[in-house]
Amino acid sequence: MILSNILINWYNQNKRDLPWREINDPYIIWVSEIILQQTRVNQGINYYYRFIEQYPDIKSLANAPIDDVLKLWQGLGYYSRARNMHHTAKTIIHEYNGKFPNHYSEIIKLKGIGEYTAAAIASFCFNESVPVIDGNVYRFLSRFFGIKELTATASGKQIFKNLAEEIIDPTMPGIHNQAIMEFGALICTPQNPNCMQCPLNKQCIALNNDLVDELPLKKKKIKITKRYFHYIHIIYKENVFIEQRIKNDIWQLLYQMPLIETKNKISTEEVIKHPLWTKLFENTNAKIIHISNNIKHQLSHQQINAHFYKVQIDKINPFLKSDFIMVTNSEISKYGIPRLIDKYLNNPFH
DNA sequence: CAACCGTGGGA
DNA sequence: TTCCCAAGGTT
Repeated sequence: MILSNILINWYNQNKRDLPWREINDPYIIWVSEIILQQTRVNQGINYYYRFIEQYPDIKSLANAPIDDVLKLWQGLGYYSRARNMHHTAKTIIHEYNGKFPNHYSEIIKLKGIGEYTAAAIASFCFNESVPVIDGNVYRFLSRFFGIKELTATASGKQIFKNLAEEIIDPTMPGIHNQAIMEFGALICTPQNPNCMQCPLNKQCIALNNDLVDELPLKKKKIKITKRYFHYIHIIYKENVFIEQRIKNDIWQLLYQMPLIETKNKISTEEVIKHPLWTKLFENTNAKIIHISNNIKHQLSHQQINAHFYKVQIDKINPFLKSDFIMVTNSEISKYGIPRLIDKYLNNPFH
């Protein structure tokens, strides 16, 4: 039997029952694909339900304030996905007459949609014969065909793309693409792949040459930089003070409490001598109520070491008033905040 | 094109 | 604890 038929047969018998299956509305597929980028199904599925409920179509998303979209995305990570979706929803309304483009060559022009997502939408929704090549496909192809090439380099990518184009079934590209990805997710997994149950184990080059654990070839891990955050949790009656992160940095457009960041670890005394601390608390009769332990927050490429300084004040000064947003303790739940701060606010023990 | 951009779960 | 990494895209 042809490779694609084996994968599709396996898929028809073993696929997970997921809410975006059997749907060919490009908006729905788009939302699900963006949510699932670098994200496991279990982690993203509730975000998917909430997103579709709050924004059931392109127009509702395009008309929403970006702050609301980011609030919905809070905790899911990679927030550029939400910013780009919002941007692209507006693009589709204004430049595509509200209609999702229906060819790969047009879909890929949209912000936040790269080769993988464009191929997924084009093949799932419009049955265009373009191969999806995601982490699952790289893994399966490299093992099954014994490809010892890096997936990150241009030459390596081309090799995998050629293979993916060779094995796709042009009469049913959508099913083929979903089948090969599901196969990688359930059988040809990164660790401890289920080779015993694999319908292709006789022909798998990696398995027959004891290379399953070596493939796919992966590049060296990136260096993790350490950052030291000192958040100032200012209590004024029933209010706290927040600001939006506008710099080109992590958590862009999310909200946070006033922050003193240092390159190296510093003591409480040094924090209190910091110019920002002085400006924040001038003429406020400030009292430090509590200083949290160090809270480590691991990102993909950074390690945040955070302390939270809870400070009560009796008066507001002009700097606080002009540079920060005063919100009540209940209003803060309307703002999208990083997981780190969310955990702090919801954990009385820190 | 290498670096950047989150989070949580499992080994 | 530490490491890996999951349906990637942008710059």
